[in-house]
Formats: sequence, structure tokens, C-alpha cells
Amino acid sequence: MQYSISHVAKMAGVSARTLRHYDEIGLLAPAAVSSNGYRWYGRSQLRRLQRILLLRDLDVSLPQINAILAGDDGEASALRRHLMLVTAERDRLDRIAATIVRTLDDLEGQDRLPDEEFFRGLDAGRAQLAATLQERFGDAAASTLQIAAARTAHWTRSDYDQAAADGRELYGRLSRTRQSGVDPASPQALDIVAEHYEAVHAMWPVDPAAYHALADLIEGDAQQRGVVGAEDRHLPPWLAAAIRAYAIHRLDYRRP
Amino acid sequence: MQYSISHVAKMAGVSARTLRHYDEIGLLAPAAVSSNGYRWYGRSQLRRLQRILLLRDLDVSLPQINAILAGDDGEASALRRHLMLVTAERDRLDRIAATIVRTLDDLEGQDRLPDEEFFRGLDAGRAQLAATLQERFGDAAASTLQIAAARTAHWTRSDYDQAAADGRELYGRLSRTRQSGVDPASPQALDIVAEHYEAVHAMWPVDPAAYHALADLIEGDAQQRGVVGAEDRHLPPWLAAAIRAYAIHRLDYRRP
DNA sequence: GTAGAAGTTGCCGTAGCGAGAGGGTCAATC
DNA sequence: GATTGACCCTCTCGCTACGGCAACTTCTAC
Repeated sequence: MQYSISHVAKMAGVSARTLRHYDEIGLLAPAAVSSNGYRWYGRSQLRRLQRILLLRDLDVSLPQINAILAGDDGEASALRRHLMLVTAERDRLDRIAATIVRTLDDLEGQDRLPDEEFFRGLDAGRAQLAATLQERFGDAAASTLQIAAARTAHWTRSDYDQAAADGRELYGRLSRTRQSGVDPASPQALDIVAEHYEAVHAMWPVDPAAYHALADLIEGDAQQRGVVGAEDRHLPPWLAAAIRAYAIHRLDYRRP
Repeated sequence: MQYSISHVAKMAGVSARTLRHYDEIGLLAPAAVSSNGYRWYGRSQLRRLQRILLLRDLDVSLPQINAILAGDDGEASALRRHLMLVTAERDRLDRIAATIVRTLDDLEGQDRLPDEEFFRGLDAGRAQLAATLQERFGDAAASTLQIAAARTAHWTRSDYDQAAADGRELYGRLSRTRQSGVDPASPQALDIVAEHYEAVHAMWPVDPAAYHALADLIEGDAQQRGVVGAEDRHLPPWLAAAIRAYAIHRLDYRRP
């Protein structure tokens, strides 16, 4: 009726160290501990261990397993939440795998030839932006751009098209908000600018000061003004004001 | 030309702590360290950092990145190997996600009704096996079976069908090997038994002694003999001999 | 001279154990 | 009674890639 630790370990296919660990963290205590310190396990411990291993196989964390077995929280709802984590991680790995495949294609010289002209244009635009940044904000800003750009080195034409479409959609919403007379510093405007901030932040490690400075660029640089104001030539100054308000009110930016 | 640590950190969107860590592990040393201990980075460090971050985004480990940048090993081949790891992990998470979904279906009562009869038969067979194990090898062996069975609690009918098909295929190959007059203790036979061992081991944490004992069951228990010898009634004793040889020669099993 | 910003080293914590070191306990055997 | 070998115990370090804090020094500005 009582099994020693290595006996249980063999039956369950885990190590004795693992069982000691589970004891240590309070996940599976032995039925009894004899005076010499030996751990002894019974049937109910085996049943509990069985459920532990089942959940562990699903990548549920040990504290989570403990919570589930304690009934702190319905098994079904816990599993549903866990499922979201697992699928999110799987999707992330899926994207990484796709990126690696593209990178390998690049390395093997099957270059981005079909869209060469597009990428030449992209590089030219980027060089111009780098020059502008250097002129306005100095050497370091240009370096920042270069590092950020390197992270999209593996992007394909369709990635850029997708990003451009997302950008146009966002500018469209901003434009409609402006046209409905909303103040650029109003909460409603800032909520949309938050998306703009997130999008910029995802590509480029901006701090509040840099985001604030971006307003100057959008308003003052002809190239940027052209991009932002393509559909609505009054958008650049409005967005610049909204960005400044966002930096100040939501990012706690203080003018130096 | 020289950037301070927090300056580089801001440009690259990482923390100063991260840069110190990279210095510590020898992944990215500063261009110079002044007498007060301050780290100073130059352009070439920025370029290296850019490549580091690119690979880090692909989940390449820091030592691996170091090896790749040192040119120890072609970038392409390193990435190909990494790709296999990533896709394997993604597939694992994919299977886990599918398992969780099935488990949730079960929990919500949409039980395995359509195949109820099949599962009743499975449970009956398993109960009989448990009884046999208990009789032959004692209580503990029956517990082992129970723990192992719990791990297939989420299997669906098609999982079982797949496993059964795999089993039949394996028995078929073993049978053809036997019929061609191969000795059960020959390397050729043991190579196929290795697959049998792997399959058993994946489901059931067998040690060499348990695997050796399985031979007795296959030879002596009517139920097991029926399964293994379904297509070839001379297979059970031959396989039993091969299993014993495998346990002794490849798993270093010694008779007590 | 003194504040504040920015730099340094160093240590603890993370998840889930693996791999020892160093030392008791138990059953069987000589 | 002593030895042997198989178990068992409790430490502690190591692994990833840093985050976060403490304690201290240094630079810069007023």
C-alpha cells in the first residue's frame, strides 16, 4: 500500500528528484514521512500524480496545476485560458519559422529580384529619411533608424504592402476624426493616436521625447508631410498636435 | 562617435542591463572602457548589436548567435538547424492545443458518445490487462498501467485507430522478418524490436526489467498472445525471444 | 558645494528540474 | 559484528536571458 519514492518514480516515469521537487513546492506531498525522513506514497498520491503529469504534458505550469487541482478555479476555464497562451506561442513560432525560411532564401541568393524596383525606392526613401534625421537630430538618430531598419531586413513586398495598408487605414480614421471637428488634444483623438504610437513603437524603440519630436518631422519635413497628408492635406498639423498632446498627457513627456 | 551605454540602449530599444549582460557573456564588448569603468560603444558595435537583435528576434540563443557571428559555422546552416527546432516546437504546441480542445469538449459533456461501444471495449480490455498484471507482477504493476493509461485519457477514436494501425504495421514487419528465418537475437531482428521498444516506451515508462517481463506476458497471456499473434500465430514466442534478447543486449538487462 | 543624472559592480529571482557532493539507513551476507 | 550495496536524505550549483534593487562612484550643472 505504501510505495517508496523511487518506486513511484519508476511507475510514473519521472525521476525521484522530480517527486522531491513536487514535495518541496507543495504540489504533491507524500502520504507519510517516516522518522528517518523517507517519503512514502499511497494510492491517492498516485492518482494526484497522474493528474499532475497529464496537465504537465499540456505545458501547464506547476503553480497553475496546483491551483487547478485545488479547485481554485474551474478546470475548464483554466484550460481555456491556457489554450490561448499555447496558441499564441504557436503562432509566434509559426511567424518565426516563416521568417527564417525567407531569410534562408535571401542568403541563398534567390533575392528579392521580382520587386527590385520597389526595394530600390524603399532604400532611397530610407536614405533620405536618414539624412533628414541626421540634419535635424544628429548622428545618433540616424543610427537608431539604421538599427530599426535592420529589423525589417527580412520583410517581403507583401509585408510592406500590409504595413502600408494598415498605415493608410489608420490615417483615414485620423482624418475622419479631424474632419468631424474633434480637438487633437481630446481623449477621443488621443485614443486613436495611441494606436499610432503602438505601431511606431513596434518598429522603432521610441521614448516619449522621440515620439514628441516625431511631430516636428510630420509637420515640417516635406517627405513625411507628403506621406501623412496624402489623402488629407490638413492632417499633418492636426496629427502633429495630437502626437504632442499624447506625449505630454499619456507618456508624461516634459519639455526640457 | 562614441556612445554611452544608455544612449545605445535607447537607440536599439534594449535596456542598459541587457548591454552589460552581453558584455559579461562576451557577446558584445564595448569599443572602449574608460578608466572610470564606463563603457563606450562605436559604430561597429552598433552594427554587431543590430545583427544580434535580428537573430534574437528569431529565438536564436545567445551562445548560438555568438557562434554565428564568429563565423564558426555558416549562418545558413545554423539557421537551417534552428528552423528545425522552431518548427518542431511549433508542432508540439500545435498538438497540445488540439489536445486541450478535445479535453475541453470532454469536460463540457460532449462526450465520446459516438464511439461509446468502442471505448467500453477498450476499458474492459484494459481492466483485464490490469488484473493480469496484478496477478503476475503485483499491485505496483497495475498502478503503473493506470498512470500510463491516464495519459491517453484525451485520445479520440482516431488516435486509437492510428495507434492500432501503427501496431499492425510493426507486427507485420516483425512477422515477415520471422518468416524469412531470421534469428530473434540477430542484430537485424533487434533493430526492428528497437522500434517496438520505442513505441512501448513512449506510452509507458518501462525500465529494462519491465520490458523483459513484457516478453512473458506476450508469450504467456492469452489476451496479449491473441493481439500479437492475430496475423501470425508463431509471432508471439519469436517476439518474446527477441524482446528478451533486446533487453539483455541493448538495454543491459541482467537477470536478478 | 551640492544636487541630480548616469555610471559601476554585485546579488537575488525567475521554471523545473538535472547532476552531483556528502552523509544516513536498511537488508543481506560473510 | 562488520561489510557491502542499494536506497534514502538534505544541501548546493547550474541552466536562459535578463529585471530589479542596493550600495557606491562619477560626471555635469548650477
